[in-house]
Amino acid sequence: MEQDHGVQSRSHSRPTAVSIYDIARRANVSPSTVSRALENHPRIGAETRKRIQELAREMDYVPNAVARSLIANRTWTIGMVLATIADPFMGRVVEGVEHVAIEAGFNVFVSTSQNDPQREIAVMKMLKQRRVDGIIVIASHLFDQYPRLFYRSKTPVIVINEQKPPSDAMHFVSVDDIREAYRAVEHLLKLGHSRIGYIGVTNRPKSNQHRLQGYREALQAASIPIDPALIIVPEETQDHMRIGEISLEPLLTAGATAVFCYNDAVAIGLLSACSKRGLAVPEDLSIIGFDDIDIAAYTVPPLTTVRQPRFQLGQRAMLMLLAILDGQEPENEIVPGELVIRQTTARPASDQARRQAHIPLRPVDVR
Amino acid sequence: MEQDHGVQSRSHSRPTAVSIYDIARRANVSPSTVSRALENHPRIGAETRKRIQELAREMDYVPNAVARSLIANRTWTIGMVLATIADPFMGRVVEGVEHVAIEAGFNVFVSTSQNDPQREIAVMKMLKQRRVDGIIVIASHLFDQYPRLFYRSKTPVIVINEQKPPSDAMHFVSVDDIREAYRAVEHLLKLGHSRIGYIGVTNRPKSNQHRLQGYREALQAASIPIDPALIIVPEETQDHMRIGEISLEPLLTAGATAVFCYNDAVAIGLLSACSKRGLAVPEDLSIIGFDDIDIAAYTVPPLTTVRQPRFQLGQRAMLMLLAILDGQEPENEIVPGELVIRQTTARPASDQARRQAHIPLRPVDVR
DNA sequence: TTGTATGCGTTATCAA
DNA sequence: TTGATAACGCATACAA
Repeated sequence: MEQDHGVQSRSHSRPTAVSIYDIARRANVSPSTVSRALENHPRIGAETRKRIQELAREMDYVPNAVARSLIANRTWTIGMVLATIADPFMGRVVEGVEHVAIEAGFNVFVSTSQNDPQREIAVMKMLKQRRVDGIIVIASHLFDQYPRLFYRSKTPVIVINEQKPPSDAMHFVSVDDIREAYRAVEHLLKLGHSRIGYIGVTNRPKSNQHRLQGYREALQAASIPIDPALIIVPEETQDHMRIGEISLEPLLTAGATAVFCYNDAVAIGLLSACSKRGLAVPEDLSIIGFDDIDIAAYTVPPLTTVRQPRFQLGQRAMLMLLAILDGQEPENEIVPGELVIRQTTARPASDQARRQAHIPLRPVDVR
Repeated sequence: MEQDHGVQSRSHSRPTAVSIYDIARRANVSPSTVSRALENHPRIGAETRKRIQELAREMDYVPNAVARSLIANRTWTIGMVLATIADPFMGRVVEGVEHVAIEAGFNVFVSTSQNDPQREIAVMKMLKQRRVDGIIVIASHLFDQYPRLFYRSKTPVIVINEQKPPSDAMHFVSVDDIREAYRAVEHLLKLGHSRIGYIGVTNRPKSNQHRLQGYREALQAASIPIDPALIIVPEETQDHMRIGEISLEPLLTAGATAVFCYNDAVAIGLLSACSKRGLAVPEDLSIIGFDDIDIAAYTVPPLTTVRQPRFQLGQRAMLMLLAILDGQEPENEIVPGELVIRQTTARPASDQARRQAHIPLRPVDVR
């Protein structure tokens, strides 16, 4: 039977690759023999196996994963859905996923929603059509609707950095935003700050809520009242660095001596604004970020922040997915963050003056 | 015919989704009728079409792209191969590719080589098995071997930021590294610098060579001899920011008053080192980067750099690929960069002193 | 040990 | 307008 298929899509038909039929014809054996020879099936003659394997190499045979997927009802493919990938936090998470995936013979579709729900729906639809074996989601906007979207397909979904998935059928691996935020603010409290600001973002509603909550709980534990003037969540832009930049003035007006930023990008914007205004960090203002992106160690001055194990988050998510595909029922995971103290945080100036005058610090109760 | 397939892979078999057979049975029509109804084929009754489309929605039918790919000999899938994706430059390029891809109904496999040739080979092999319709490559290490690897498969390959692909069969879209580097150094020359350093990297050999060449040409055009002591390419680390950091001392020793950095990451590392050493930028040292990553506008001080249109590079690459798949023969593209002058470059200190003393500047011929 | 037949889900061709 | 059939490339149950 010649390969002269009549299929001719409207554009040019792509060249057909070598198949086991081609090899079978050249070797004067049946296709099934070739199939067995190539995958080291036990029921095959040692000589024929060797002969066919060499022939396959000569003919530059590459097995067709599409055909295999059709039979196996699996694609060895997963989809990642993210808001953006230009974010340095995301990139590293993707690498973690991809690293484990390749080892296991999986490839990863990476798709961004660009914060556009319509686009995310389109992406999800495509992934379903492609029959991906699983999906990993970060920072989704219509994530609450996933149970409905996946009600029938039963495609496993792993969510990164969401602590309350909308359905038991969804698994997660996450940093505990509330707890880590608490620790960040606690660090500022221990340094003696009491006028502590928070800069948040609107395009990551869930984690922003959690980090804000951690901020609140830490202040409450220290018996410091929450001052709404110290909580800035600008709505006019999505750009995190810009958000940090424009938040400086209102924070100064509110009398902040330290600021907990939603993430490092916000902190970098704030740092930049301080420099332009002639404010010294940490002398005039202490700043703490979140994520510990690579650049955080190289800002001026180097940024104090809460490290998220980004690569590991991706790794764990993919491992969890593999476990599910293997029929196991993995536990959800909370991976610990780490406070990385660099040089953007210090005792407040008033406090430093007091110390130099040998006035004892009023103890702050941080529980 | 029941869906009771005997296929049972060693792990649990995944649930089988609704097929056109299932719909056909429920609608008492043939599968081909269903197929036609769902894709709005002309030869179909208006009522049956509507009836079947509604039924399909009810039954939550999702067309199987795997089966389609098998028959069409196309996958509507492309592969991207990059050294890393955590690099903020890469992330934006990927977004550009992915943006165009989704619009055209394509999905994108993103794979990283992590600078490991073995891994890159494994990745390429997987992409070939999956029958991707095309491949986009950035910063590959075994890229010179692509013609051999793709000799038979004829899979189109688009290369980003390589100006001399090893084969006519490969297309490229690129920034002109030599020219843009020339302009960066020219900017420093015009400011009056003559002791200009270069900091390069080893894990991007090609573009590093080109940017270095642009540096050399600019100096030569200004009749300034090349001083090897001013060219630093550290080999002990792959980390670009760290490279910038450790290059400061040798450059000062060599008497540099300005530095052209391989990219913004290197510049950020250098900026950090200057700050730690108490050097003022740009007063004591002028610094210029390459890429214009998002953070460049928020460094302290904001970084002068050469912008690469990152998103556009990705867009153009994917559009070029679509053109090829459509049977066209697109031209290779050189996209222009843009000098973005911020605040890390200024006249050299000695020159500033001279100006304050009203001593006229010796004109520098930068052609 | 090897060959034959069948099915995976879809589309295209040809017949009714 | 609709139905039957073949084909895409591979893997497997069964027959030889």
